[in-house]
Amino acid sequence: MNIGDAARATGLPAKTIRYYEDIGLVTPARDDNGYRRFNDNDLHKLGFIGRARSLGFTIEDCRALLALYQDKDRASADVKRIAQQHLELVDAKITELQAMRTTLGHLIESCAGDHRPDCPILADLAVAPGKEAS
Amino acid sequence: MNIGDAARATGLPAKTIRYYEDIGLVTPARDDNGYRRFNDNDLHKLGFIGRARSLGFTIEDCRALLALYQDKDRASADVKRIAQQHLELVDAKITELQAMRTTLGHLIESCAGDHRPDCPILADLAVAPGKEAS
DNA sequence: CCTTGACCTTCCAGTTGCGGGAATCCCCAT
DNA sequence: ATGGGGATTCCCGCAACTGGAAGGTCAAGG
Repeated sequence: MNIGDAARATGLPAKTIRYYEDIGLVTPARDDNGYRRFNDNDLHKLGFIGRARSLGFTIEDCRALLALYQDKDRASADVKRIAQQHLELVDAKITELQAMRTTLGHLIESCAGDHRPDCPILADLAVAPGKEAS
Repeated sequence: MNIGDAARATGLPAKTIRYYEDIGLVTPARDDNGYRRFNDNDLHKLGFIGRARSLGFTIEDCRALLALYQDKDRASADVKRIAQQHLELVDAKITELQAMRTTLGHLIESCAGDHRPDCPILADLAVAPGKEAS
């Protein structure tokens, strides 16, 4: 199975798969012509990585998770810890974005959005002493 | 006022201020010795940028907002449009992160997190046909 | 006068996770 | 032979900085 087929099978772009090989996440065999040859195990790993990435795990998290996945003597606590740390990061990000969202929402509401130059959004950015929600 | 003072006054790292000059967001004067000299207007701009950045606006958004801020004939609608587009991006990001959060939360809940190797998190990443929440 | 230390300068490299594109090679069909 | 659709490597670019090296400047203290 060549890289194009692997890409179609996993839903990952071929470029991404090459990158994953570069950084040592997968190690497909090579045909005599130099083409990468992907077996079921490679595909499985790529799928694993793709799903972990879609949950927002970093590449290094993926590397650790894959190692644990392949370690039959792992402790599930090790996996859980990685996931929990990641969850905390996600939560922090959500909180930060929601704060932005709130402020942005207030500013947008307060702006007429017409042809006149008066704009509370700019006024707030110009000074912003913390009184955006009156 | 040298860059260190400007950094303390605005809360931005000196490196960041130099970067903003590099990309043309601010253009402080120079002393004879080559040191940057920041006046009130420069500080004002830096504060403006800092606040816009803290609301998640991109550098290019900041550039546009700054230009509108300095254009006395602007229409507030132009500002509002930028803010609204940004708000939509923020909302999309929040939605995406919340989806991750939900899945992660289910996975973590279902994992014992002890010394044994059985781990639903890894099992899900290994196959994940869309049945993470039973 | 010299040194020390805190500034400041420029430039270069690295971060994250790829994507774009060039130049070249390979394979199969006509 | 030639065309088209693969595949390969390599290098640059993105966003928005951050870190570090190598060196210039300045004021204070001995």
